[in-house]
This record gives sequence, structure tokens and C-alpha cells, in this order.
Amino acid sequence: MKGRDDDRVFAALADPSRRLLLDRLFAENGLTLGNLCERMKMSRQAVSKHLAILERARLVTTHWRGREKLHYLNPVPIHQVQARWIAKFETDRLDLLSDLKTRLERKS
Amino acid sequence: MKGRDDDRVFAALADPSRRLLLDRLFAENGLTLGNLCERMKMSRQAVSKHLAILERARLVTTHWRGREKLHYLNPVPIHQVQARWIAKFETDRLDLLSDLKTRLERKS
DNA sequence: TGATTATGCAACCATGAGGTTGCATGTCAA
DNA sequence: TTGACATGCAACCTCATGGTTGCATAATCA
Repeated sequence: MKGRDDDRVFAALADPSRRLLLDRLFAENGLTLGNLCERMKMSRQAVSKHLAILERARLVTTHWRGREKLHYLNPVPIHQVQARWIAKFETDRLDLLSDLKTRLERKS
Repeated sequence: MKGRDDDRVFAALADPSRRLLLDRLFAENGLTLGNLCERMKMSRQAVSKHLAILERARLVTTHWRGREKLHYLNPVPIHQVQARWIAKFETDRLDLLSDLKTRLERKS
């Protein structure tokens, strides 16, 4: 079910707080929930929910160490979305721009 | 305001119907609202709302021809998101994977 | 053991997103 | 001019989302 997976990834990336969490993990991998909460202006439970969504989208992997939950960034889903959806718009970017330009000129 | 713009793009891409609309425009640029409605399982107004969101995110450009509204794909915002957000996760993809592996091994 | 710390779980609430329907407006064609 | 067609605008509904609070559980430390 590629489509479903992509849906989860796109949906997960739609929220700025979640992108911020990914940025934090990119800067420093393996942070605990407590660590990640420090710079978030919301309750621990809210952050926990965001991380759960990132986990379901497989953007974040977790690992228990005692009572601490460590969070690791997994860039693979981002890569997949890039590869099978974004890339196609990339390759034809200039073509489409020129195409748009000529079409607009033709109409006016 | 780069952040706001990116928010709009990410939010716009989060909905499967809107990604489908972009796919349709990628396959055939310059379609009217009516054209785009044909293969969508929702009312014309719903499609119109989706297109408005894509327009606000600058993913779609429009042009009036008489009573018809033509829709053109603009891949630039996708490229920008790719360049200033996705790319950084791409470049360090393998590094992070190996990093995760070593960290997990270290703990167990 | 007992207190503290890190996290999970569940109920709840407000808001916004996605959808609908009904009507208004402007353009084309007979 | 008149009717049909393409679209916009606005009100409304439902439900998912993002947030909260309160309590439960498990691990650590004195």
C-alpha cells in the first residue's frame, strides 16, 4: 500500500510543529520525549501525540532505554516521497514553466 | 515570509485529492474547473475549494478565457520545498541510517 | 521502601477542514 | 434577448485535528 504510506508522510509533514521536531532530531538524533518537549510551546502530551504521528509515518523510530524513550530520525520516507512524487515535478520544471508562458502568451 | 509560504505548500500537498489534481494538471496542463471535476468524486464546489487552496500555495496558476477558468501547474513551490527542506534530509540519508544503526547497537 | 521522574492512556474541548446545497453572476450561442 | 452554461459566493454540517487536564504505570534514586 504505497499510497496509504505516502498519505501518512504527507499528512505528518503538514504540521509545522512536527517539521520542527524532525529538524530537532536532524540536528541531534536520539533525543528523549523530555528533551524534545523543552523547546516546544505545548504540553508534553501534545508533543507525544505529534511524535506518535511521526512514528506511524515511519519518519521517527523509537527505542526504549529504561524509562526513557529515545527518538531517531528516519529519512527514508522523505526520500521515497521525494523519489516517487516530487521528482517528477522537478524534472519537468523548466519545461512546464516555458509551456505555461507560451500558453499565456497565446491567449492574450 | 518563507515559513508561511512553505506552510501553505505543505498543507496543500497534505490532501490526496489535491495531489490528484496536481497529477491531472501535470498530465494535461490548462484544464478548466469543469474538466477537473469530471474525474473527481465530489461536488464542483469542493473541487473549486481545493483549487483555491492550491492557488493560495501558488502551486496552481489560473487564467480566465471567457467564462472558463484555466488551471496551470506551477512546480516552483514544490521545487522550493524540495530545495530548502527536503534536500537536507536527502544528503545525510545514509549517514543518519548508519548513525541510527550504531546507536541501536551500542544500547543493546 | 518510598519519592521522584519519564512516559502512556483516556476523556474532553475548540477549531478548522472538507464536504454539501442553494443562489448569484457573467458569458456564450441561438 | 433569452436560455443555457461555467463559475463564484455564502451558509451550513460533520468530523478529524491539535490542544488540554487528570490519572496510571514503570523505572530510578535516596
